[in-house]
Amino acid sequence: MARWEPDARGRLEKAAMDLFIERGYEHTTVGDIAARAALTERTFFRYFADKREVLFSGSKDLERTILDHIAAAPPDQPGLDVLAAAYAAAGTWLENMREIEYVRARYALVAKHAELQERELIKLAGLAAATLKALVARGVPEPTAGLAAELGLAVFKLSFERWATSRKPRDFAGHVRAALAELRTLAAGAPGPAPKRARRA
Amino acid sequence: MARWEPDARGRLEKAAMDLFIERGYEHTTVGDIAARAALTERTFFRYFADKREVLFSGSKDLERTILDHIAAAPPDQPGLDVLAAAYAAAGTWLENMREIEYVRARYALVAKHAELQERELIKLAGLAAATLKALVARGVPEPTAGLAAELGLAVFKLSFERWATSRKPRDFAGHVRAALAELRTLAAGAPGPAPKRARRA
DNA sequence: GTCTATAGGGCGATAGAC
DNA sequence: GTCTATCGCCCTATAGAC
Repeated sequence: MARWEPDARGRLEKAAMDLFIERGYEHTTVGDIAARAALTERTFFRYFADKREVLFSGSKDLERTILDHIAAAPPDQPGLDVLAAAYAAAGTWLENMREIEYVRARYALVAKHAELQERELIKLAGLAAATLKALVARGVPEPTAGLAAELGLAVFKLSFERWATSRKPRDFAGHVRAALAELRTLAAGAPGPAPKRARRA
Repeated sequence: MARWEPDARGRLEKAAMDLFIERGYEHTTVGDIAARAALTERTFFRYFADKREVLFSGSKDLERTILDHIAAAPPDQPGLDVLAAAYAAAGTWLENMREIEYVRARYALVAKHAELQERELIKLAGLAAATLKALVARGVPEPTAGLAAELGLAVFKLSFERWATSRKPRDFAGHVRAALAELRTLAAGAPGPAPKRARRA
């Protein structure tokens, strides 16, 4: 018999989500979380740098999925298409998660708390930075790669938002394709205001 | 003679920057800042919601500048061009600041501390949200406006970074134009890897 | 203005597993 | 013995409540 129950990290994550849903993020203390996981506050901070971080362990896997797909893409595929394919794969990963309801609940939580949005945004910025490096590794020249990574981020954010807020989250890849198509239209010198045409070129 | 020295807010901001530079962000307490400004800790929190916020009062003005220019743009100008012009105006505002060195020091500070980057990112996200609304007010249809705002954000971020890290920050507008041109090239089905051509279409 | 809860860090003690 | 995960108790600064 083990001295400790296994998977302290997982228990902390589950306890945290449950409590955040039950009483709200700001009315849950780290001590509460630790207690429900039958651990101490100090142990919580051995696993997570701060209270927010307990909600973001999934972002590592998501990033890995995306980066692996970028690295494995056909060498002559255009940059934005590589990213779109990688995001589609990430979408499959999301849709295959055991508890899709967890994803929705987490999305709602983050949407409601500015401090959690901040954390989400810096994770996404980290993803963009890693994407930049992956593109450079493929031979995309530096200045272009930086912009491509940012454009990819815009497509991903928009796709994720539309996917997560639709009544039944599905077809992430479809959202990615649509966003990319819109991007191309816009960049091609799209109309300013109404369905009116832009003048000259 | 006034009962209090004037411009408590400005004094707090100056004291904060000075101390952050002198001893670093994390080795400066809110109490330190307040003391140097000859105020109390409590007063600091009346002006700033938290310690980070003392570095971000400029972002309000920047946002105003950009939004005003979007609203004043010619009604038939394409969306991305409207944004580029607005960013160029914001660049002028930046370059006209009395202490350009302040901008650089602040940039370095934010770059070094993740918690400050988080705040910066959420301010930029707020700018994107406001940009979206401004575009909708011009008659740009909803789904397009959301993407346009995100693309604009990518252009702005990249331009600001290049501008702030160049040896002498100048010609913000030039960086904006360059970034937008790269965006159009990329979106037009730019090459994936090397200077090789993309195949078909 | 004062008072207090909570976040979060430092360091050492403990008690298995090996 | 070493290594590692957990706990205990100390502390300070933030930030919000009263």
